[in-house]
Amino acid sequence: MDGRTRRREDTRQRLFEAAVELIAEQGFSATTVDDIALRAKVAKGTVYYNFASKTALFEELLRHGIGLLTEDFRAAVKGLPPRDAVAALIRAQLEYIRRYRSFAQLLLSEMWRTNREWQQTLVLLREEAIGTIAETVRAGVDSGDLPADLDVRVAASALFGVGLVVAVDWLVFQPDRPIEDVERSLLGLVRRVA
Amino acid sequence: MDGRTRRREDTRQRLFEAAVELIAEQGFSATTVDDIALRAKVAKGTVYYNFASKTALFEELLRHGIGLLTEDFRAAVKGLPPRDAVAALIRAQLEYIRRYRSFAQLLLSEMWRTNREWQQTLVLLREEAIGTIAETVRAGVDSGDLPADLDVRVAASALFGVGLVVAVDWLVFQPDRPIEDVERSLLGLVRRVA
Amino acid sequence: MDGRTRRREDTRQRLFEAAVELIAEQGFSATTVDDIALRAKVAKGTVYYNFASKTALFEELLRHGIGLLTEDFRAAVKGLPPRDAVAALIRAQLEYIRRYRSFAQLLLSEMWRTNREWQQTLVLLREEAIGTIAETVRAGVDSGDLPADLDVRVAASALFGVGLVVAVDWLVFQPDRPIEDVERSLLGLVRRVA
Amino acid sequence: MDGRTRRREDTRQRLFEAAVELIAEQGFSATTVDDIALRAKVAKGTVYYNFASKTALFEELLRHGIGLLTEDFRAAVKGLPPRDAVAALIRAQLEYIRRYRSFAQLLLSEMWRTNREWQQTLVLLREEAIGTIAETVRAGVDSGDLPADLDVRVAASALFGVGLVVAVDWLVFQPDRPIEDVERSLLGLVRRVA
DNA sequence: CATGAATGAGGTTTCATTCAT
DNA sequence: AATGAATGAAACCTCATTCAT
Repeated sequence: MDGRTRRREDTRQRLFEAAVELIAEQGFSATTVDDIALRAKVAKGTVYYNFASKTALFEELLRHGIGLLTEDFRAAVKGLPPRDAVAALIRAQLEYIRRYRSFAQLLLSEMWRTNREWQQTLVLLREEAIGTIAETVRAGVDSGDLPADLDVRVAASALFGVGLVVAVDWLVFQPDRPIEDVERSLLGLVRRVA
Repeated sequence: MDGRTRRREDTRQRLFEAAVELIAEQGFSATTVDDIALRAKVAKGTVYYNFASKTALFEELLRHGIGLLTEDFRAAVKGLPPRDAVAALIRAQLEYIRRYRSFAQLLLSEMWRTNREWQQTLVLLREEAIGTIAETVRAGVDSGDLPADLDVRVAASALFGVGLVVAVDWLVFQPDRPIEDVERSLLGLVRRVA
Repeated sequence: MDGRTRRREDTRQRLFEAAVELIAEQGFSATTVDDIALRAKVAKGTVYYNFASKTALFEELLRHGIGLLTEDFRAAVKGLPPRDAVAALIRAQLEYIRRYRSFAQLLLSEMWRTNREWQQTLVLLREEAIGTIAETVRAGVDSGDLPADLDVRVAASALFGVGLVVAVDWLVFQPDRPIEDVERSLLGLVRRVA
Repeated sequence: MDGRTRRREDTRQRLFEAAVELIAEQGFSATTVDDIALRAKVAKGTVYYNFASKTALFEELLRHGIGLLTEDFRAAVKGLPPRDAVAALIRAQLEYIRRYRSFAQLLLSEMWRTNREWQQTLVLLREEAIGTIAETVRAGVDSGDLPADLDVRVAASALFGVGLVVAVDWLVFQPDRPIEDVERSLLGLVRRVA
């Protein structure tokens, strides 16, 4: 990676961070390219030098963010027996949300909308993340650790949604509460599944 | 109520309905006043004759919608013993979300944002709705029906959030699944509380 | 004049007064029909019941106001010898401006504009008022009381303009100064003519 | 000043010129941003790229225009004895009004309004311009060239107002009359002061 | 690789006018 | 004789995008 490429990567990273924070706070439409450039401390033209459009920036952002989450999920369950694996997923999700708080907030706001440009992208990415959870749940059902009548996909999306909303609620409205607390509540909540 | 007042009320109602659907689908900023007027079948000027601004329309919408929800909560728990009361709240929330699907979707998208104009309004309204749940939970703790170490406000906001996300997920991604199913899942999920 | 007619006249008078004040303060374009109705304490529709349009209301206003001024001018000079007549005109103008302060302010703001709808009306009305002054000045020149080389129309419009600007400046910026003072200054100023 | 800055300055200057002419003819409210952009031969967005709002453009215009006038006043009286100084001020004002006819017309229309957004700005700027005249008049009183009982501020604002109204009346209604003529009339009018 | 002035389509808002009551 | 809800043209303003530097 030469000097130019490094500089460029750095600029792109700064733009991602600026965009994710602003969109989490205000939403995609309410966030302007001017805002993003200002917070990233670059000129407006630089945004367009690095991304084809505001929407493209956002889509790359989504892909990037959910990619990281999926990786974390994969890493968390590797080699664990089913029951432990579900608990590990919850811990991983919480860790992730704490680390990328803005991205989580943004997901919570965008994930259940309909009729948006990037809807299709989002559904696909959702499948990817929830799919990882579903695999783990299915393994649990197959091994008899989880009830045989459990609807795997339903359970997986419920797990994902509940984790997201409880964790974001925690970060937004009760940021002083220790994460272990939240983890305990969540594990308690999903006992039937986990 | 004379003819004029009735006509005006009717117009406002139509505007509420149009706005709630569009904002649920696309978000506040992406929804234009033109869209709203078109769907409500009134002229654009009529929106401004009835509401001071797009934001004011939205704030009144929030107040109206959450007001209804709070009323439903109050009616649902009236006279019930604690354990039944929590289950009744969940049923009421589901009923409400099914009936006002768009409003619920909109709440899910806006409730955990920060830095929006109506943020303050929303926090207050949230307090109102969650406060109603909290009263019921507290009664359960006091009567010994619920664990003594339960953090009442935390439990209340978790209940609210979980119900919202599970129900909206159901309506958006698995609309064919019967509501009883969803209710059973939810009651299962929150067994520790309910 | 029956009851209905009286009521109607009263409404029109109230609308004139409201309009003149608002237009003096803010100008014609910046004054809305809503403003006028509000200050006159009638409904908006009533403005249109009494006047064909906002512009028509304003034109009638101009005609009415300048008509009164011209009458005052005529009455003031009646039977006076030239030198006294000019002084009487100045006094009459000051009296008028004090009495109809808003109308004077409005005239000062509109009289030297170009390119407005009512421009033609205004030029005509201006001719009428300045014409009265001109007659008096001409009589003074003819009788030898005023210099023979005086350009009558120029002197007349200068007299009118100077009176207007000095008197309005007085009312707006030094309302506590007694009118006799202003009159003395004005007579001093225009000594060469008067 | 680099190329970009120059281009921007040029655009701002063109906008000032377009705005001043249109507002002089029609008034602030009746002049649209579209008109201004059209006359300045830029896109509408460019107006907003260079000025925060239509009002802000107008306020900067006022500041700019009255700044120039005040400079001219200062330059005109420099080093002159009191009597000559007052005559020089009148000449300077006439020169200025002839050169910036539209701005003068605009001032005449706006200066004696009340209740407009930029009222406060205008009062301050008026103070600045009239203050310069007042200094000269005071010097004349102190040196005994002007009557000891003259109210300095009153005389200064009368001088300013009279000059403005006579000169604008000249430009609007008798543009063919030579300026020397007007200057002579004005000096005649204000003989008591000058 | 980056910049920032300029653009114009499209958004929000205002307001003179109409009309059913 | 008066009202006020509704209208839509036209105003102000925003903002994603382009492009010359």
